[in-house]
Amino acid sequence: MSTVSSGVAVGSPEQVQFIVDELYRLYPKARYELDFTTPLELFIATQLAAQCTDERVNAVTKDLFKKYRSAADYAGANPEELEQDVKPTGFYRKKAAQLRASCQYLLDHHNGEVPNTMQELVRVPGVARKTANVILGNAFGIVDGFIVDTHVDRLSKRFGWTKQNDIVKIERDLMALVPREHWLEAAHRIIYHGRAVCNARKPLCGNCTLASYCPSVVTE
DNA sequence: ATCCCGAGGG
DNA sequence: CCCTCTGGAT
Repeated sequence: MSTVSSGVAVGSPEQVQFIVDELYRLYPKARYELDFTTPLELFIATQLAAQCTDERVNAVTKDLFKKYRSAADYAGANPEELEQDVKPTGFYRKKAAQLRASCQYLLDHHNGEVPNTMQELVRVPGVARKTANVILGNAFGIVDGFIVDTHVDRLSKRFGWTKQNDIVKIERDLMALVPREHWLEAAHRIIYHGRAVCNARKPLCGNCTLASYCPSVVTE
């Protein structure tokens, strides 16, 4: 069992608690940053978020949400037109097709509404656990799992909380390690810290207040 | 060149 | 497990 510089074991309740507490202290107001006002808007925004910054998604959805107001609007959209409407988020052909298919599924199975259970959400084409966790937690206030995006994936490995590459297994490790009442808020803060400090290319360990509890500190 | 709040298919 | 799908920022 490896330890961090402050002597605490990696993955121990003490290490996990310190990091979670510190993330709350650093980012008291952190929240999920995709703009939305309804479950359907979050359903759309989260699908567009793949390999794309939240700022870019918000820039696109600002106009998109005015133009398309219901699942039927997306399902019945002109394919090429919808492609152009979502183009700046990347993967635009795939994403446009996915928006149409997922909204058609909502029409066929849920009367055009976004369901509010994990079981139903992961059956929607284009929706897996990450997207489902975001919708459940942020649109419905239901916490059924741990959001694992690219940041949560990277930081979980750096904290020594998982060695898995399969995000379903990473999620399982996080759910076992982090108390359930922190799953949603910890994920928001891990994401925020992942962008602000513990970024993919050049993590700023020199001014990271988690460093003494992190087994992956790099100097310079 | 490398990365960004992924999912589905091989 | 790995790869692909894509544009924009750095």
